Amino acid sequence: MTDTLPPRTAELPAQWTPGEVEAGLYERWVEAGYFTADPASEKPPFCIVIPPPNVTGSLHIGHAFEHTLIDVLCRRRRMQGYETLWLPGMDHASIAVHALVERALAAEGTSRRELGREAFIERTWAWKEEHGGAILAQMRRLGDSVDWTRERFTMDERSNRAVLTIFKRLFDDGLIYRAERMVNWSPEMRSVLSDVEVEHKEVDGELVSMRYGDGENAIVVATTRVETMLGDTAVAVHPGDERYAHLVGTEIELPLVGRMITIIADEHVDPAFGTGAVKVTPAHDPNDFEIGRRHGLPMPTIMDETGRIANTGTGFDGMDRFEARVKVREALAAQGRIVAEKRPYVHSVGHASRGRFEPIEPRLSLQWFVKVGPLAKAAGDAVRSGDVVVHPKELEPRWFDWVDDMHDWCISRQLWWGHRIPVWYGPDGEVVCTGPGEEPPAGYTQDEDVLDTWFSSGLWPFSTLGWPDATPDLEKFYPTSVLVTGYDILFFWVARMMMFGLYAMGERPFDTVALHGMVRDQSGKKMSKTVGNTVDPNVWMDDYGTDALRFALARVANPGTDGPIGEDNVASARNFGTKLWNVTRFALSHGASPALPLPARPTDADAWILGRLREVRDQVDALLEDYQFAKATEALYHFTWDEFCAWYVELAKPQLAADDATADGTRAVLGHALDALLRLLHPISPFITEALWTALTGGESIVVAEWPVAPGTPVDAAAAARVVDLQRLVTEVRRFRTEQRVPDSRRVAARLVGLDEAGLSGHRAAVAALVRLEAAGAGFTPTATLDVVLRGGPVHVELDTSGAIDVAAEQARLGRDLAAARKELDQSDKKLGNPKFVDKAPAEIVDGIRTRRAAAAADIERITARLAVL
RNA sequence: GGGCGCGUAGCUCAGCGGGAGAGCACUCGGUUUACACCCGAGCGGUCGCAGGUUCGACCCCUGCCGCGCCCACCA
Repeated sequence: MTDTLPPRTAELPAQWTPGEVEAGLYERWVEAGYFTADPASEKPPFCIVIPPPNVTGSLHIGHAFEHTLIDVLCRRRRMQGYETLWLPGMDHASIAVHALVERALAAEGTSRRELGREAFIERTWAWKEEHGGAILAQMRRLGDSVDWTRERFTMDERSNRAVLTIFKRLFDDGLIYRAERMVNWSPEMRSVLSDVEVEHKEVDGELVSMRYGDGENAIVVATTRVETMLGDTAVAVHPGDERYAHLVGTEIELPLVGRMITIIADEHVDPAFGTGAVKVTPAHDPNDFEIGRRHGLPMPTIMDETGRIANTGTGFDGMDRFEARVKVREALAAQGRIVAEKRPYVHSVGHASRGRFEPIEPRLSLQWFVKVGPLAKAAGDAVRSGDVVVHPKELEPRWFDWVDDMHDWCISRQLWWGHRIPVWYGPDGEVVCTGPGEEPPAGYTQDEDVLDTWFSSGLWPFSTLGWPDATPDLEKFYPTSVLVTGYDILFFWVARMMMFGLYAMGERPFDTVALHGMVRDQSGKKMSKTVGNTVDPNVWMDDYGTDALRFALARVANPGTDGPIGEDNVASARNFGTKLWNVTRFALSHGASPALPLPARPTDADAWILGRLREVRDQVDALLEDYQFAKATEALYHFTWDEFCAWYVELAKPQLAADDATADGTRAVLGHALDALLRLLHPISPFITEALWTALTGGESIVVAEWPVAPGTPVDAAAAARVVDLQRLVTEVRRFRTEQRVPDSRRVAARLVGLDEAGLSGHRAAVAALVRLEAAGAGFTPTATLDVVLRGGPVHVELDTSGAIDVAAEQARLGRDLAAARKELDQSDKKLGNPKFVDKAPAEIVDGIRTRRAAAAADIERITARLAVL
């Protein structure tokens, strides 16, 4: 029959070499235009905006993880007939980039100040070219099905126009304002940071209690930041605190400085904490600032932008804040004013999360803010109304928690590179905001600060599509379909996009927010550079291939949950790829093809595997629709390995050796099943499936193949049940052989009694092949027997093991079986003996227990008899 | 202090009302014509603890113990 088969289009090498399979494939896909999205297409749109990775060196494992998930979604949708678009982008203006460039400069013995603005910007662009290019190359290597014709950067011209447009609108609507506020200051970056860029960490500090004033007016206050006492303008006590009632309104002298400060009463003070009295430094502590505002206190700033003490008129001026902390304490001690010191004192301190993790300094400063109230409310309502779905749902409270109580967003940064704030100041204090294309009046000077990088990133879902122009892309792809990102970025980025999307477009930026967890190391620990447990995905791609890396990552991706991954996972995924490769080689070498018609009268094995394939397809389909990557991947792994390879292929071997009709049917089933399986696996492991699928089908590319749909034929439950019985029988005989130490290679003469009655008449050859039995010839004398109870009935197996059997091993085996059967009988009896159970439990459950009881009883009888013979 | 979640086989994790599962690790056997990156068989768990609901609980409820993450202005 071989001559009627379609020609094979490719010879598969005997060995799967990921590097060779991947070589040039991605470029071919791009060239074929598979990834290019056409806004004029009639197909339904599916659009994903991708988080802009910082240009911080390389695409780390977290990016590889996220990109894999996004690409799985995109590739599946493309196969389903959607016009898909996923936009790549880069973020070049963040604090992190500045910090890195700054660090590189420091290594060269220079600094941003020495270099000057122009040279610094040039230097940063060079950084972008180098590292941005590297990251994009890695995205290609990962197989990201990106539309490269729309490659986007946050700093390109279109992005600039979008930023100017929205800034102007917000400004004109009164949603952007400039004010002197308490901000998070990074002395290292010499810039303000937004609240979310500050990470609070417990540190071992000190709590110093010191005495202000003398004699009857003395009052003791405690602080973890002694140096700030230089900027104190009051001491506060609780209004109801009788201990201090007589002091409220009086003045005492501030030690070291000599200034007179007032004792005030404020509700904020907790009378139960410490002495119940608090020093107030309005310009260097958020709470103190509020107290200062309530009481109209002076607010002297006593630190410069680099964190050095300044303008106190004391000898501490010029000292670094940490040095001053020690020196001020010593000076106070010399005056006998230190009452108590607690060290270490564990308390929470804010650190710059995107820079060098320096402690941030609360500082009073003039900055630009977005009035977030109406924007944040809309962002919350969008999720409340179900307009935008947060997945998994458990993370919704976090969203509301944040959005419903959001502080105004500080958007100005004292960096040199980024989108410049489009506000100009006139000679007489005029303030003008310019929109795109607008020129400021002559003689005006522009604000020096640049915008927070999340300001432009927040426009991503529509700026990348051409906004503010009404482009076809925008028309077709907005709102985007799903945002895939880590839960850690919810507040940074997702919140900004929601606010801006709803404000600028009047419509949600995406239908679904699918949140994934973080990749952890193989023992479940958080990856961190300082711990040194980070992994480079490139190394794993080198060693195991991209398909293996993607498969391993998808396999641990449970929604909103962190997944541990180690080299073992990737090796296991590589092994899976090898398995897939080899089984396809087997199929091809036996003439399997999906072009062959499925048999009109399939064998039990054929019907079973096609039925299982259909169930697995439905399952995988539903799981991916629900962003359950790990479960979908796991289902495919087990179906492929434990069912298709381990059972179907083994059953197919005797079928291929049978009559022509059976053999051809088997070739068709092998071909159809493998074809569908490869297509189901393609979104997860694109390269290997492409190589195997084109070899199997001769098709153009699996990238544009159809996602498998459920066939109309019903699942043959009876055939499936017979296969399950067959598996049981085979496993039992194998177990017996192993325990009797019959070498796997030796064929054993055997007689199977009851096979026909059990409904397995057609499977005699299959059983013989799978357990290496041969037909009992003349003079057959069984030396061992074995009973296996199947759903279809009992089967008695007689074997000639050519020698005495190992009675001890057989007794041990039967003993274990007997114990299991007795336990089963006991449990069943207990249940059935309970009238309430029989009464209240559903009939099918009770019937099930009855059947199990009967089976157990029969087992006990059989095993006991067998043991007696032994 | 508030929110979310987790404690299941040596390790990492699925399962979440009716017969305890997977991967890796481990033990034993294997040159069967796709595959040793493999095949076959096996060992291994009072499902954190204590109550409750139920005919029935790893699964639902309550409390406790241990752990993680996020948020919050504790000097």
